[in-house]
Amino acid sequence: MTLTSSPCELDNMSLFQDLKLKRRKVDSRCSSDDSPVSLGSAGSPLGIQPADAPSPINFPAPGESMADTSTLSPEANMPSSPGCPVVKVKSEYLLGIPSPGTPRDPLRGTGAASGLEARDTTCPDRASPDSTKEESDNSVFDGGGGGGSGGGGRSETSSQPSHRSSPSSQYSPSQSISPSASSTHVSQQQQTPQTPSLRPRVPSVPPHLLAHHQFWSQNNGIQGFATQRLLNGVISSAVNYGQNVAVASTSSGTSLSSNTGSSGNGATSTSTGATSTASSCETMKPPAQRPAPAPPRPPPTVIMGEIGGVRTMIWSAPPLDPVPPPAASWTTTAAAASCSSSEESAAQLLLNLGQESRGKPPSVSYSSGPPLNMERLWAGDMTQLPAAQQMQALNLTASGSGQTWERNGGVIKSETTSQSMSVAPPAPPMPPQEHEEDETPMICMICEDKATGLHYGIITCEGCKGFFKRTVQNRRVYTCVAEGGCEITKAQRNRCQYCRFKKCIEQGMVLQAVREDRMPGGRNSGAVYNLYKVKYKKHKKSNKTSGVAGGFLHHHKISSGDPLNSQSTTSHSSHPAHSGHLVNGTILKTALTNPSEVVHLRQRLDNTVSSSRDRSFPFDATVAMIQSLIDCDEFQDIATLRNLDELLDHKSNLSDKLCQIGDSIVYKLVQWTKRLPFYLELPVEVHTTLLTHKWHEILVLTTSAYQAIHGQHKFSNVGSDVMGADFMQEVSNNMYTLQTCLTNMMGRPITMDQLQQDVGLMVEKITYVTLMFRRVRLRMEEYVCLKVITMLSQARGGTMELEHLQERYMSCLRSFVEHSAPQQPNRFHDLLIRLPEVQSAAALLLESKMFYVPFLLNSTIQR
DNA sequence: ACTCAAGGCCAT
DNA sequence: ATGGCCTTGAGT
Repeated sequence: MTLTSSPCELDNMSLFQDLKLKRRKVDSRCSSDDSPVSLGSAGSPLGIQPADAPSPINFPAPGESMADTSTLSPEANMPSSPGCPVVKVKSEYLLGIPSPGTPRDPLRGTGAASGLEARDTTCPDRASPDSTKEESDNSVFDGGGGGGSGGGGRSETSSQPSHRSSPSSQYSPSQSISPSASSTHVSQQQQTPQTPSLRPRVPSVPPHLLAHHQFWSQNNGIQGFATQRLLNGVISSAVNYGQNVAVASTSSGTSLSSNTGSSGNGATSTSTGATSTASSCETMKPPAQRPAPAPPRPPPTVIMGEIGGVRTMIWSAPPLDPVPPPAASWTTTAAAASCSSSEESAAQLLLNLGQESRGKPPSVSYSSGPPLNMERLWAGDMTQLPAAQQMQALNLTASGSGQTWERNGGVIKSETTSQSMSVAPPAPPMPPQEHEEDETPMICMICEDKATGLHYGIITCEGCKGFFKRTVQNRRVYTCVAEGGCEITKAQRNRCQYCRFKKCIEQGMVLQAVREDRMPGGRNSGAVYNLYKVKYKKHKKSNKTSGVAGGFLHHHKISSGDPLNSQSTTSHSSHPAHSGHLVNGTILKTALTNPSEVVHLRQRLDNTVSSSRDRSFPFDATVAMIQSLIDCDEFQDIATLRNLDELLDHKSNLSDKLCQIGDSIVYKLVQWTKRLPFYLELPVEVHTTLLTHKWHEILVLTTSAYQAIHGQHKFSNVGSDVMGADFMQEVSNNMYTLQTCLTNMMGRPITMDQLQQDVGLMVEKITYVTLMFRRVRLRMEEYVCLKVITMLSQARGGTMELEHLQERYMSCLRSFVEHSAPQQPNRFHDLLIRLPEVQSAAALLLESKMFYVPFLLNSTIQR
């Protein structure tokens, strides 16, 4: 299974005037993506892997005729959406289904021989901040198919069992249930002659399950390529465009409940209805324009003030009549976190939600954005400014201090003054590229005249520079005789001062860069430059080019270096007003879809002026947030299998059934993601990345928590030793349950020994996590918080947005725990320290690739 | 010494 | 009022 992701930001550039530069940029990006970095696991339903990477799956040998959907190129699947992440999934592999051609060496699939030797799969610090992205990705998602070797320093290159030195070694598989040394396992490995024709690394399809599945895999081959298409559709369409999952899945010729429509060779079909997402990418239409309000007013007075540590001019005006904030702040620049948008604009925004191709900047031209009230602007209403300036003006921490991305890994580590694009003004038009720097003049971002450099934060011509300076210095108030949508070009720039200045603001010119003391020369302070989207700094050293375009280039090169960071950074650039208009949009949508969350969102806005980092979390907001998480969780549905009886019917095709489970897992995860209260606050690429990296942990957390909360407490008493007799009994019980289920599913008996070798370790570990949760009496409220916290944990590539989100739910969990269990002062901590165990179990689940196991166990709870 | 982004000057 | 050119001066 592969997931190939193309940066959605490609499309971001389409809105800007310099098409030539845009194309150049796109080409550059595309070429860089020709060899995508392996980010995923062949065994992960959402794993990412180069399309041309050696198949980590030990499925058909070359020449064998297994229909492999890896032949479905992203382009084939996503012809109309080059910027949309494309997912290629082998769901049968995800479920640990063997295939024809799989060597039947019964000892092959286990442990190190499963191609997992190059990682410490259970390393609990896998997601630690210190671990590098590549290391993490390879170690977690590389199914052993050839990528990932020679990874980080932790990599094991021998064929030692992967769990030999891992924390999970205490659960090492053995012939008996009781944890014992893995020496037997190792010795078997060593004694077993390897099949000569085998690839050096083989997948970890458990050997005995291979044998068990032999009958049907021989007879039926691998089916479920409709599943493949479905997964493509679900993820690329559902995750990205959020709206048409059901449509996508049904149009793909499959349904979630049945794969019967799929033929064994269905993979040859590349026409997936689910992938036709282009229609979903249609851009939003802005609401009708309102004339710029320009009531006659007394002249404002000037206050010499300090904003963000920068002495600057603040204009104060006589009290204004309540002026409605800009209509639905859907544009990237009208980032006002205003909650009082009119119902009309709210409705418009709601209509646009879902239609919006998230990841792209709104296709609103500069000339058709919301009105700009210049009087309010001079009165200090910074909400009309791009988010970055607002944040800085409000002295918030999210301003581009350079910390954001510097902390996200090494990609931007040298950019000490890098502006966080997450709060940056609208994405600029593409600067000239490096190789054509000399012959390509810079173009003014306002009027497209020849630019002379970076002025007040963006690349402009002398005319627009002077215009902006005079306007700010003289606090001019313009009006537009039309509807505020005048086109600003070199020829027409003087026809409408209002629209010209509005475009200056929208493009990110920084008011604070106009000096109140009119001191010529020198440099502005760092605080002012932090407001720039272009770095003020030593970019000339790193590029042969000098000058501002080099700065632009450098910045964009930053985002293209690391796929993850690329997604994060540039996708943020396409969502420059995260903290503003998305909050706005989130509130508007939540008001109708998830009212309980509105309390929290309103609170967020109310907290805007003061730093919210260390703010105590009001309990009512906590309850509301948690309830919204519970509402979107659909615990039982996501943790169990609906049609267990059908699955246990051995008369139906096993591979079909397992593919159904795979479909269901992915589908439910995607749907859960889309229901999350903060779904709209993050670019879709970020959601995809999060899910890609965290799905297995989410699965373990979900299924274990379900067992802990709803399972029969036959053998485990709260407070008992989790590793004691109760644990062993619970493991034994689960193994027996699993044996029964698999026997029924396959229609032939499975010995406990075989099962033990296949899934013993994983079952033990998952049972351990379950008992752990049961022991602490995990509550639903805590579970949903832990789930989100888990999802938002990114070892690397995380953004400040993610960090803040996670902090939000950390605070939420802490608040809840403090109120609900005041007698347990350490409960919050006790809950969080369970997460490494979840990770450890998830790693084993990933290794086994038999993701249906915990679901089977959960589903039997009800029986 | 050089860069470059501020403000200033002044012809238009 | 505009905008091309000049001056300035902190940062490199």
